Amino acid sequence: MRDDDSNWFSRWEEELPSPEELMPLSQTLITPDLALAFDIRNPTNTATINTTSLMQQNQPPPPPPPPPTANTPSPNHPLPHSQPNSAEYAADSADLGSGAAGDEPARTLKRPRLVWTPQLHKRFVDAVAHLGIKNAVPKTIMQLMSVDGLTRENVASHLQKYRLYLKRMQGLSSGGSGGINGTGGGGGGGLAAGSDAATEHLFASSPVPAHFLHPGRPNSDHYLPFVPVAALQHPHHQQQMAAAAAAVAHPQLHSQYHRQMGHFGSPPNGQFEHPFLARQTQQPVHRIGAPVHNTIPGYVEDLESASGNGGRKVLTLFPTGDD
DNA sequence: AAGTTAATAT
DNA sequence: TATATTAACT
Repeated sequence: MRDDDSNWFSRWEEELPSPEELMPLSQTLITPDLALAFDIRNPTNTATINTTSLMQQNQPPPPPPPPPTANTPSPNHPLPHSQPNSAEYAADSADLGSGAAGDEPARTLKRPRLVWTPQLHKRFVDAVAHLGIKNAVPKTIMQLMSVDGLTRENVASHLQKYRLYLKRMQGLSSGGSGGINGTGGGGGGGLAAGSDAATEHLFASSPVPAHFLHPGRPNSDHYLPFVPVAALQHPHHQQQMAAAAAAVAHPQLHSQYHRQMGHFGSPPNGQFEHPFLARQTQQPVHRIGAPVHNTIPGYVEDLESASGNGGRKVLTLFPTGDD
C-alpha cells in the first residue's frame, strides 16, 4: 500500500540476499535416505540443522566433513545452474529392501513437509500481488516465485489457505458473519480460532494488497513487466533438488541439536533469525557473519510442533529474508 | 491440463 | 490441534 509499485522489483531485489550473503549451511546429520531407509519415523529421525551464522563464537569443533551421502549428487554436479531459490528436498528414494539409496534422488520421492516461512509466504504474496488475483494461479505464482523445489501443489495448497485467510478478513471487514469460524477474534489483535495466531501472524507478516479483496477491480498496476523466472524448471532438475536451507524439523531431536550447536534453537522469546537462504546463487557461498538487517518479529517455523508425533520431516526454505 | 475443493496424514 | 500433503473433482 505504500511506495511505488514501479519499484517493487527493485525493492524485491534488494530484499534478496546477495550471493555472498547466502549461506545455506545445512548440515545433514542424517541423510534422508538413510533415515528413511532405516524407517526412522520416530522422534529420532533425520536431522538437518541449518547452521546459519552460528558457530561463530562458541563452537568447539564444528562438524567438519559431511558424510558421504549428502544432498549433493555426486555423479552430477548440477552446481552450475542459476537457481533463484532453492528448496532442498531431502526426500529420498524409499528403497528399503535394498538400502541402495544412492540412486537418483529426486524422482518419485515424497517431499518432506514444506514449512512456509514468513519470508517464503511473503514472496508468495508478493507474487500473487504482482500477478493479480485473477492471474494468481498456482502455476503462475510458482513460476513467479521461482522457488526451486516449490511445486504447484505446494503453492496451490498455500494459495488455498491464503484465500481462506483473505476471505475471512474480508468477511470480518464487511461485518457479515461468514460463519466459517465462530470466533470473531479481531483481525490483528485477537486471534482466530480456526487459524492459529501463528497463521495470523504469518499472513499478517505481509500486507494484503487492496485489490486482493476486490475482485473485479484491477487496481492499477500489475507491476512486474517481466518475470524473474531466472530458473524455471530445468529439464534436469525439474523440481526435486535444490541447494538451499533445508531443515528437518524434529521437535525433540532439534532441541538436542540446538543444544549441541549452542543455540539458534527456539528462543523462549521467540526471536529468530534467518540470515541464510539461497537465492540466485551458483557458487559455494560462504557463510555470512551476521545479517545487519533482518528484523524478523519472531517466527519459529523450525521445529516446534511437538505433538507426540514422530518422523516428521519438515523442509524449510528460506527465500528472501527481509520484511 | 490446470485449478479448486475436500479429505487425509503428519 | 493445525498445517501440509495428497487425492478427487470440476
